[in-house]
Amino acid sequence: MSVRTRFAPSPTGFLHVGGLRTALYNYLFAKKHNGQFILRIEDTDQTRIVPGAVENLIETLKWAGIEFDEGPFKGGPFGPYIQSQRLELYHKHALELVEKGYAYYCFCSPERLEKMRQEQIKLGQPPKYDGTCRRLTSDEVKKKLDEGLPKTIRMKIPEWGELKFNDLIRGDVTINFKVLDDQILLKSDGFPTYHLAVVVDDHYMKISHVIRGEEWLPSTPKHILLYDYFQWEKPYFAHLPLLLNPDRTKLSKRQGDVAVEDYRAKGYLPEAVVNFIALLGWNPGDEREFFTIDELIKEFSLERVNKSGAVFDIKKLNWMNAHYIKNSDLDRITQLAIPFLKEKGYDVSNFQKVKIIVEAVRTHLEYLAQIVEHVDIFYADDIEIEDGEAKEILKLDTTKLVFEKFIQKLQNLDSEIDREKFKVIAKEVQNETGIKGKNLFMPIRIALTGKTHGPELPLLVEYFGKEKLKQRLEKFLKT
RNA sequence: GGCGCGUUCGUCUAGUGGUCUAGGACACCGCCCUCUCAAGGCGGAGAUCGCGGGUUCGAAUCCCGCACGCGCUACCA
Repeated sequence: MSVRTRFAPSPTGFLHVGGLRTALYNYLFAKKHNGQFILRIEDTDQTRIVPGAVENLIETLKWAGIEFDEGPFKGGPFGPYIQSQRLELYHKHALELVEKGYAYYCFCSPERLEKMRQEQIKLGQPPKYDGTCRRLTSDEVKKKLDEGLPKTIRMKIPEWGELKFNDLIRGDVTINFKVLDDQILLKSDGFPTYHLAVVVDDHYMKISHVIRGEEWLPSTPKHILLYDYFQWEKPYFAHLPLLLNPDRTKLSKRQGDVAVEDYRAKGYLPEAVVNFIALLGWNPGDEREFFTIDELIKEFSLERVNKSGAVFDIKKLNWMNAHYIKNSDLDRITQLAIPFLKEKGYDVSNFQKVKIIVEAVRTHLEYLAQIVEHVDIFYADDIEIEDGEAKEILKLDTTKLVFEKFIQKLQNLDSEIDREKFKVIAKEVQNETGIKGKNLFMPIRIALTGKTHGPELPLLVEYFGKEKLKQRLEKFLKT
């Protein structure tokens, strides 16, 4: 059997990190088994649709490196991949169930249903449809149909017995029919509910493995029943544990960012987000932690997915993102950092110069947006000497000597200075003056930045260049 | 309320009856490196494996009960 998985979000907003993980696991599993990964849009709730959400979803998946084989705009053999464009299919199948006696028309108004539910809750009973329309005679149904009353189609749940199914992650799960409601399959607006649409689509799109969030576990028996009613072959099911807030409730806004694009906007790298999220609920079985998406494909297996929810720990994401910022190609990181500098009004016209800045400060960054907190020393026209140690060091006799020697060396230098030349000069000054270590370097640092700490000195010197360095040293020699 | 699922350091996790006096990672602390701050290297602290009963020579690992958490219980997905 060929493996086909799908990610089936509702276009109700932005891609949630939990959704990204679901998409990722589906993608990894499909690719691991040389199968296809399908994107399907579940827009059956017309009241919740957000314009532009589909494009946004696709763009964000692309950013994360998750490419789908079939889906909206891209097409494929089993399209369309947007549920609102498949209404006829759902109608046909809902009607088929009615004809076979597995479903029935329901004419109950939402108001009556809501009132009934409230009363049941008040009485401490489980809220459940009372079966009024299930007991309608065919004549009564025909009459109401002819009257053109608003109607839905509900599936019949057996009145007794239980359903056992196997979940690839959780093992055997048993649910008693008694607790299942006669689920509405087709709403009065003609749209299907999730339960009908998901089964019909997964069947026709030949989905082999349904990998989705744990919140769907309790309704899986309804889906299985539907497969049986249609006499369709069932897919395998795998229900993923939830992603949680630090307080262990279901991951939500308000306790931090949950939209993938928020992370993207802050300068988190896609490979870091993917790597981090892959490890939330799955592990390779050994102690490796860094994986490219191709390595994840190679290593992934549903057997190694955990059963319990995982807290989304931003600190660990930060650490992982910092790792990728430090170790990725410098040109690329510079390119990605430029928009953040630009936004703050910093001059980024000289790529080589910006690159030195990024190289100098990248070890301090958890995410790229933080870069602006570290670059003022590179752009300041006038430097101000910090109070305390910095001023003390400038008063030292050795400092004067170091400055004089350095200026002399710089004057003799017939080319621009770079980090290597700086090291050579520093060594020469050390040999000629006997001044070394802190007394040698700290004065230069202070003259250049006004501060006692900051990025590596050779990089600072290379950034500022010979003339600027000379100027600043001379300035402090005079005072 | 009912049903389902879950429960190993603060967090992510390893662990499938004896090698567990429970391993790794983040965060935290210390040391080293170093002109500084980071990064990096090394080390430390941190979990009586939710609780209570069993089974067994032996249980984090198997069974039962309880507690707690979460999810579902919509003409939302």
